[in-house]
This record gives sequence, structure tokens and C-alpha cells, in this order.
Amino acid sequence: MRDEKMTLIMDVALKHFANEGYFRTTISHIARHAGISKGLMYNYFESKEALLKSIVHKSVNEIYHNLDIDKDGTLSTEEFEIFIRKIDKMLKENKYFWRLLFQLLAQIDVREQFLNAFPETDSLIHPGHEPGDTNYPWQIIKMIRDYFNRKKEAKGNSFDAETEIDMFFITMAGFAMKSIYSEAGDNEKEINRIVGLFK
Amino acid sequence: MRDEKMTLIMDVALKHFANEGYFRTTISHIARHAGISKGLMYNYFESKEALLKSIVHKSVNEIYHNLDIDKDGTLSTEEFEIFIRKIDKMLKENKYFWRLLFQLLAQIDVREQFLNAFPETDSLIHPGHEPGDTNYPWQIIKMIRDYFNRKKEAKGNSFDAETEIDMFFITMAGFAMKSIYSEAGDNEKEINRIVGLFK
Amino acid sequence: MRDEKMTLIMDVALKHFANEGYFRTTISHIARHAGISKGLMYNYFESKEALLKSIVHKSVNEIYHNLDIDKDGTLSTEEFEIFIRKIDKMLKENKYFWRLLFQLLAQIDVREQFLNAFPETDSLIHPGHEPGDTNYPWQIIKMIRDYFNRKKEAKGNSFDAETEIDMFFITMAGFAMKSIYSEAGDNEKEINRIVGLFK
Amino acid sequence: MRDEKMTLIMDVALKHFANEGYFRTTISHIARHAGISKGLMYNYFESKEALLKSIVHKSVNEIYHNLDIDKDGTLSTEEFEIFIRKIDKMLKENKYFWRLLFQLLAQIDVREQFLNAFPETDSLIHPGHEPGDTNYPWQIIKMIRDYFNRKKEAKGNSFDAETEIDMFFITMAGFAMKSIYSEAGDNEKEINRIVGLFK
DNA sequence: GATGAATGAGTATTCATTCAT
DNA sequence: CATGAATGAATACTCATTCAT
Repeated sequence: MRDEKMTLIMDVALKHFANEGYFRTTISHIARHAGISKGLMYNYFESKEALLKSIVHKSVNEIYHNLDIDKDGTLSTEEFEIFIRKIDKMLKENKYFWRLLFQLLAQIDVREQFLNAFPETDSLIHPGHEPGDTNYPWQIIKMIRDYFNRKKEAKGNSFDAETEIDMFFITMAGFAMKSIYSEAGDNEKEINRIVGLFK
Repeated sequence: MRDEKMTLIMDVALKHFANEGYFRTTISHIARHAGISKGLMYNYFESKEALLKSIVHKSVNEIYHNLDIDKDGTLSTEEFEIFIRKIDKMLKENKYFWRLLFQLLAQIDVREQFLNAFPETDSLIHPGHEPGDTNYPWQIIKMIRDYFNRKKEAKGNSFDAETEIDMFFITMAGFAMKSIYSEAGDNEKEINRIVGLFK
Repeated sequence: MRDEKMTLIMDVALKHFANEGYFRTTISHIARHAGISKGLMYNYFESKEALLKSIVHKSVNEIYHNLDIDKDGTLSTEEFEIFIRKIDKMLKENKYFWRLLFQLLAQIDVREQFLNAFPETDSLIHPGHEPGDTNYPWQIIKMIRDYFNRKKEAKGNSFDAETEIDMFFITMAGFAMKSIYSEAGDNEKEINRIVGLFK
Repeated sequence: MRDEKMTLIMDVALKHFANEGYFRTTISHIARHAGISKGLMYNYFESKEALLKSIVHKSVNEIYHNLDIDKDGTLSTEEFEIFIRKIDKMLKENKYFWRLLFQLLAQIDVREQFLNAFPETDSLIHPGHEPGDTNYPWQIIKMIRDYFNRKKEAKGNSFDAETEIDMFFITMAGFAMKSIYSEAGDNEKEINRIVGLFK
């Protein structure tokens, strides 16, 4: 029941952080909308910032599990399309979190804090990595880079892997923005185009 | 000299709004960095919010002039590439403003305010439109849509203009994000790719 | 067993009140260190203030019994030295209580409350006084005054009893401060000097 | 005029800190009694704790100047009596500060902070020491110790300097307590006794 | 008896804004 | 124009106390 309350608070907070902004969302506001007292908030979370961090970590964890990357950390051509579709699904399901994240990363000092919280390590995609690993954002990035580099080996030097990687991230970033700030609707056609461009 | 002071204040404020966030930037901070007193700020701008709005309007105006769209508001195939390159240049030159804008638009109620400040009208791209017009963001959007719709006329029904338009905005949004949050560097290769994809 | 729990709570509370201060010591803190729940505290003590008062009364009672003043309430010359040594012992044994008391008396309104809780009465040192009497602090003071006044009768008018009483209390106050805020060690030499000065 | 306001605030705060206790004195209370707004307090002092520290430092400085120790840092027999009387005067004049100090030192962790703020150094009583020196409390202590040690040289080994020093500090501590917590009145007789005992 | 979730009044602190000089 | 002292409403956070279980 403690967990349920925490989840409730985090859900309410996330929604308001995402839509009205972290600074404009007051603790009173969250408490009122969660139907609890201000004081109780502090039984569960040490501070407003701690609440934010809990939300971020929980969401990153959820996303990690939902993405459910092959444990070998390699993306085959067939898996690539599945991967894109998983991202599409994830963006819809965690819309509020992504809004929050984009908002936070827009502040360059917060951006650094975030990078510190999820540090890149030498042992990227080590076999047997665990959900507790905090470097999974980087694991995913490496997996994608590897995908395009393998493609280069197949296609020869005319294929500019680095530019292709850049373009992929650019496209996915733009797709994410569209997805999280628009009211639902399916993105089937855009997904197909993206798959067509980068598969 | 009044204008110079105003410009100074706006420049300092924009930089801090963009990097530390609008809410975390205090008036004191801006005044100190601009080398003036807090009180004087209020001789030039009615409030913090008025300062923000001035910055946004000024920047939108500047961008409008720099984009320097053909007065007929039509984009030919040759002009399209030039247009993309202008956007690239504009993103670099107004990096701080774009950071601020992305940050603001992340808050859905602010997003609405922004849309109200730059209302879409029936008379889009009316001949003889003036810089004072507040609907120029929409003029640009319309110009792009027109470009792709004309392309459809040329290419036939196999060309899905709507999806193409979506993909173009998605790509440009992602490109913008990359550009404004990365340290300089040229984006020549990505520009070429984008031109290749959408020209 | 109720009494044991109460004693435990009071002991823990006294230690923290004395060292960290009454206001900085929270009920949660006490409960945690006493190994009980916050709620249970309120089964034993009505409020934080009630807990404080219980501690003070209990300690004053203990001290009263330990001082074990002759029931006739008179201090002979031989008893005087014993009395001083008893005080020394008592200061060491109730170090925390004395720290607390000094702290409380430093606040002048609390000082008044304290005086009200232990009211001076006309019938000081009435024969047959009971431990329940709340005026024993005054009984002790009277006993000391009497000691010096009897000394005056023996020594003649050249002996300024009032100043001597003042000096005695001054010296004992200073001695108490040294004793309760220093880490153990014996005060034998100082005791001898005090006895030498006032016996 | 800035200094006057700061002094006003510090005076009001000191009085309340001393009489009602630091924790029970609220910023609102201080502001109200100083006739200013809460916010203004924070123009002058960063925090409640900073205000406290300012008061302590200012008072220690004042006391240092008022004690006006011989620059050679040595106490002759004649100077000793003057020194005692200066202390008496200082206790009366800075009554509130001494109440506050006794109160603070009653909390053992605060006690440590205080000692750190006025660190003992090797170069005690270095010739030409300045008011800015933060080790003057120790300078005074050393001066007193030296006084008694010189007395021992004169009086021979039967004179127990260490116990004498202890007794002096004990007596002065007790005298201070009496002085600062009683309503005025002169302490002439006690002073004479103290001078008689230790000169 | 015992727990700890829940409350809410209270406190320090911040900051946009005003205004006398 | 220019200053910065002054205000006060708003906000995060604390903690003694209550009460359903």
C-alpha cells in the first residue's frame, strides 16, 4: 500500500511536471491532485527534487524493460524494424515522461546532471547486463551505432555510417517530438518511411 | 541609447533564459549581468513576462527577416535548397532563442499562448504582407506545404504529399534539436542528406 | 513494564535534549533511538512538553534523594564538606540533566515556568517535609543560607554572610559548569579548595 | 544607513535570541520588532544562521576592543584588578550576548562550531596581533594562565598554579552566570572578594 | 498495547515588483 | 534616467500530534 501511494504521487507529479513544467508545479498542487496532504508527500519523498529523480529513474527503468532489447545487444535487420515500432509504442505510452525529459534536457546544467546519473562506461553492452545498470541509455546508443557500422561492412565504403547514424538520431528525435506533443493518432506512415530509410 | 540598453538587457536575458531556464533566471541575475540596477529593468520592461515576450517577438522578427522569403511566398526547387541552408544558418545564429523556444513550447499552456500570439489567419501569405504581421510562422509553414503539394502534381499520385510534409517537419525538428544543443561544428553532410531526401 | 518503557523513553530523551537541545530533538528521533514507534510515545506522555516536564521532575526527585539531606535540614560544619562532595558526585551522575537544566534556564520565560513548578513557600523546610514537596530546591538554598548565617554568629560582624553566600553560589555554579561540560576526570583539588574557602 | 539597519536588526535579534532562545525566535518576530519586512532581513543577512554568526562575531569583536588588553599581552598584578573590573563591566554591557553564548555553548555540537570559528593557533599572543585575529579568546586565556604561572615563580612550589587557574575560571564562570541572569545591581563586594582571592 | 500513515499549522526563504531618493 | 532599499505573496519543507488499524 506504501508502494501504491508512491506510484499515485509519482503519476500525478509526472503529469503536472510534464504539462505545466517542473518549476511551476507546486508541491501543494501535486498533493491536492493526489488527494493527500502536503506533509505526507515528504513521508515518501525527501524533497521535490528527490521526487523528480524518482520519477526519472522509474520511467527509465520501465522504458528499459519495455524496449526489451535482445540480451546479446545486437540488432539484426529484422529486429531493427521491431525496434523502431517498440520505440513508437514507448513514446505513446510514456508521453508524459518524454515531455518532462525534453523539458529538463533543455536546461544545460540539468542535462549534465542527467548524464552523470546515467554514466557511460567502458563495459558497454557487457553480456549479462542487469536492469540495475545505469548505463542502459548508452547501451542502446551503442547497439544502434553497431547496427549501422555492420551495414557499412555489407554495403562497402560508399555507405557513410557516421552520417547515417546522425541522420537516424535526428529523425528519431524529430519523430519523438511530434509523437509526444500531438494528440495520439497513429504514425504508421511515418514509421514505414523511417524503416524504409534506415533499415 | 534607450534601444541599445533594451537590446543589451534582452540579449543577457535570452542567454540566461535559454541556458538556465526562464523560471530559474531571476531579474536580479539579469540586471547584475547586464550591469544595470533591478529598478531600471522596469523602466524598459513592464514585467518579467513582458521581457520574455519582447525577446520572443524580436527574435521571431529577426528570423523572419533573415529567412528573407521571396515576397511571392513560393518555393521553387532551387530555392528549396537555399531555404534549408538558411534554416541551418539561422539555427546556429539564434541558438539561444531556439533553446528558449523549445523550452517554452514544452509547457502545453505556454504553447497555447504562443499560438495565440501568432495566429493562423485565412489570408495566409496575402500579397503585400508586412513584417508586422504576426502570422508569419504560418506563412512559412504554408509555403512548405505548397512546395510539397506542387511536387505531388509533378510526380503523380504515388507521391504521398502529406506524409512527405510530416517527414520533412520531423526531420527538421530533429535537425534543429541537434544543432541548437551541440557545440558548433558544421552540419554539411546532414544538410546534403536532407536536401537529397526532400528536394 | 509500563514504568520501564517510560524510563527508557525519558533516558533517551534526556540525553538528546541535553546534547542537541530541546528544540532540535524531534519526537521521531527519540522514538527511533528508544526503539519504539512515535505513536506509542503518546501513550506514555501527553506531549513533548509533558515529556520534558516529567524528565525534570524525575531528575529533581532523584537528586533530592541522592543529596539525602539531614531530615532536620541543618548543615553542621562536618556535614558541609560531605554536602559539597555529594554535589560533586551528583553533578557527575546527572550530567545530562544539568546540561538540560542550564539550557532551559537560559531562556528567561522558561526560567519562570521552572520557578512556578518549584514554588518557594513560607513553610520552607517544614518539619516532616515529603519527597512530593515541590519546594525542595528552595529548602536546600535555605539550608545553605542558614549555614552561613550561623557561621556569622560564630565569627562576628566582620564576617559578611550575604557576600559569602553569594560567593558560594557563584563558585558552585562555576564548578557545576565545568563539571557537566567536561569529560569526566576528578575534581579533587578543586573540591578541596572550595571546602577550604567556605567550610 | 545600511549599517544602521544591520545594527538595528542585530540588536533586536540578539535580544530575542538571548531571552527566548534562538530556535523559538522566528524571523517574522525579529522583523516585526525591528519594524521591517521579513524579506528585507534577507537583504542584509543570508539566513537566520548567518544572522546569528554575524551577531556572535560582532559581539566578540566589541568585547575584544572593550577589554583593551595591553598590547604586550601580559598582566601585571595591578593590571589584574583592572582586568577583573573590565570583565564585570563587559558582562553588564553585553548581557544579552553572554546569555546567547551560554545558551549556544550548552549544545555540544554548536560548541564545536564555535571553537572552530575561533581556532587556537601556535602564535598565541603574537606581538602586533590585530582585531581581525580570530584567536583572541585564546589569547586572553593564555594571558591569564601566564599570570598565574608567573605568580608561581614568585611564590614557590607550594603555589599550585594549575588548580589556581581552574578555580579562577570556575569563579569567573559562576560570576558571569550570576551577573548576566540577574537584574543589574552592583557586584562590588563580590569583585573585591575575587580580587582578594586571585590577585 | 503498538504501529506508522496522515495531517496541517508553522517556519525559513525567495523573488518579482514598487517607489522614495 | 538610475538606484537599491523595501515589500509581501508564494513556496518548500518540518514536525508535533492524531487516529484507524
